[in-house]
Amino acid sequence: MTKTEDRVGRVYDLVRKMAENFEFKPESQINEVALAKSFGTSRTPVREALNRLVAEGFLTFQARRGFFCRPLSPSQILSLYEARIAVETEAVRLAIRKSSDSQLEALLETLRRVLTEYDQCKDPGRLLELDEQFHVDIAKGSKNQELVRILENLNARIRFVRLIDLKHAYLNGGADTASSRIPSHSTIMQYIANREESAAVDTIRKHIERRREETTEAVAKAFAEIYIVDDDA
Amino acid sequence: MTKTEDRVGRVYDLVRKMAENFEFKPESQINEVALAKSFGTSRTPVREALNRLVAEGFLTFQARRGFFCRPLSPSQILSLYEARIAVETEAVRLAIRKSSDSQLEALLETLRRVLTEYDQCKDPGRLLELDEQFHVDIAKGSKNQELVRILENLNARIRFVRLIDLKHAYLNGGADTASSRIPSHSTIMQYIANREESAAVDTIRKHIERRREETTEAVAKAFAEIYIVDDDA
DNA sequence: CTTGATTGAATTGTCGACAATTAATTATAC
DNA sequence: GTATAATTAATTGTCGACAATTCAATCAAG
Repeated sequence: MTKTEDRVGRVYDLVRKMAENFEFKPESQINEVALAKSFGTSRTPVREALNRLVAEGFLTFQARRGFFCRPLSPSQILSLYEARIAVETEAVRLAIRKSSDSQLEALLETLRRVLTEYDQCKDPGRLLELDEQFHVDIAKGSKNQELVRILENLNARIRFVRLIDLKHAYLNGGADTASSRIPSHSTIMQYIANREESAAVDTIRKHIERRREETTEAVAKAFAEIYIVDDDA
Repeated sequence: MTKTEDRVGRVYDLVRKMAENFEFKPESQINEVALAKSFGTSRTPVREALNRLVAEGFLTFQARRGFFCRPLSPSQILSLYEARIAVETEAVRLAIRKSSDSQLEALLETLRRVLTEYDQCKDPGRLLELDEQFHVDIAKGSKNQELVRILENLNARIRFVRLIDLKHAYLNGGADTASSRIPSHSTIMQYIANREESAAVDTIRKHIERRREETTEAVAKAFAEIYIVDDDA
């Protein structure tokens, strides 16, 4: 009966996705028994998964009170964007510095492929995935697993807000499509190809900063989305 | 009997300290029952703590195999140093940019106090604490909790190697004391005071890079320390 | 002597139970 | 009617137990 399979892993994936998408409302308490029941497991694997997610910044924990969803605030999201800048600027620098010519060409080829699909993509969800992949691929070029790890965590925690933002942009302006919104992807690639470190760094910085500036508005939209069904507020 | 107190917290602190100090040998498996017994608890709180530590990068986990101590390798430590550079250079930039004059002065006063004790400190352990505090205080100046959080995690994971390194430096060269080893602390402060962003960034980068260069040797020393008692290798 | 199978011991994964605590509800006083 | 106290319900924290699996040791065959 107890099949000693990896329930924690399954539960972790599910809860993480829920936390990413704010299916738990910001600051709200998470009910362990309800979660466990919904997964058809006991509380033990659920709690283990929740502990991991606390350490990853998706949830918070108060002793004897329980687990809570992370808050959603512009300043919090802003911090994540700033951290992305920290990680990605250094990552691109290292990628340029550490890569051989052939490695750099391989990286650029990977980026080109991502960008090809990106440019003709209309689905906001897929668009976001591709954008993340572009940036993570560059980070992998740094040959620094730690930077990649941090970046992936930051991405997951920003994801929800970015997706809402992208959906709105997609609905409002048809002209405001992928390639027009982010012309700097190819610019970044150009600088990488020429090994122009500081230019690449600056471009990435500005690239992310541009997104950061929409944050406050995007967070407001995100709140609207989260509380869309409730009308008794 | 079950006093519903925060055992996980206690256990977490203890296990984390053990993991920091490589009291578990690199790559070795961690025995849950033995740990639990040594703490006088059941396995439940132990496993919850272990899960947190996996997410924080102190341990690894393989399904149906268990928890393992993180590996100790020069390249791993190097990655952590590089990540520190990423975080700290951006942090100091933000600190300068975001702080009012009075906030900047308050930060400098804090740094001065840390440096005062630092300069006359002879204990390697305390010395390391103070150095970390210096850097974390600057990071706090960025008003970005995320950067601080990341930095503190990186620090904890580098700590063991740095401490070994410091102890050796302390034993070998008396002339090679604190202030002579790191003249750039005050330089960094000077640039912060003058709001010279790029100069401050460069100095911090070089400051950390210098440490990074000792890494390979320091890791070798760390290994020697870890396996010092065992003679059956 | 090495290789491979078989058995036995040690370890992990999950569960259900229960005490302790916190939160919610009702009752009571003013 | 509001505020405070007492009671009840819901939730968390930890435990011991047990099945499933992995690991170690023993033994057999080549």
